[in-house]
Amino acid sequence: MYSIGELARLTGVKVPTIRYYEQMGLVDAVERTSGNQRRYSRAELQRLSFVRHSRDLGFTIEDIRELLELSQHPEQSCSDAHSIAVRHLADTRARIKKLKSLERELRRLARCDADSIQDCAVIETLADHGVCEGDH
Amino acid sequence: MYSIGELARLTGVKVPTIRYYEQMGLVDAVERTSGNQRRYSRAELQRLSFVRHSRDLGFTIEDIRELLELSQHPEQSCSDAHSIAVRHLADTRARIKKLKSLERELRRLARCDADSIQDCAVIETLADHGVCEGDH
DNA sequence: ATAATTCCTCTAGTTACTATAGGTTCAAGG
DNA sequence: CCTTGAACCTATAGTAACTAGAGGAATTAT
Repeated sequence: MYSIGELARLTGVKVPTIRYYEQMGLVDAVERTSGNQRRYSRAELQRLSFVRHSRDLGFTIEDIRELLELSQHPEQSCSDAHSIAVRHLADTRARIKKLKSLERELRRLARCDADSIQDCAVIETLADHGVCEGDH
Repeated sequence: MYSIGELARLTGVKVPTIRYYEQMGLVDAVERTSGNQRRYSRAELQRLSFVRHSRDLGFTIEDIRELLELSQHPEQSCSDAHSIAVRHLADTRARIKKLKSLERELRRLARCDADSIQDCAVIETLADHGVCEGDH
């Protein structure tokens, strides 16, 4: 049995965030001690790890709710989980593309060595969309 | 002179967002018609483009406020603008790294062709951090 | 037993918008 | 000139995913 603080340490999810996840229905409202403190089992630890991991991968809370739902009905086809992942993959590729073009541009900006704002590439580039290399 | 709607069309920033930016001090509270409607000049169009462009690149509103401040004091050194860009570059590289490892993993997940949840790689991978390839 | 730490709930704040309600003004056509 | 429909106005509230703070109770360590 873990206290909420231990669970937080073990999963890397902050204490208030665990309580928030409980509100959102991502972790169960577990049993309490006589003094009203939450006590978590190993199962809850795993569930929270699942949630944390999913959040790290950029799934929304709504996505995770679906995924948890699915994982609790093992008889169903996995095509729903599959489609959530595919949808997410497209997103992710778009984000990578955008960020790469951003990185190119920032690298250029960060090379700025002008003495005054007049000649600063950062300001210039931001002001003039035509100067951009990428397609953001 | 542009109405707020024209400005929105020209910059790709939605009307309510322009009003929001005005509240946030990113665009000026411009003159109004006798009927209290905003009328923008070409200068405001450029300023809003700067803002939009900066947001696209992922700068926060606070960052942009600083950048605008800097761009209005051309006598200062550009080192502040520079450091904002550099800070942002580090962020961006970290995000790219994370997303790439995410993409690898999602690609793997999306290949899932199991018939039931039991064998679904999506659920499995999310549940078990040890299975991951990346370092998220 | 007492002190330090951790826990509890509840409310409000954060970022960057987006949506809605209820009302006014503008521009075009008759 | 007048009407009508689109675009405008303000103000409030909602969104996601937390984070912070107040004020107080329980647990743990000495």
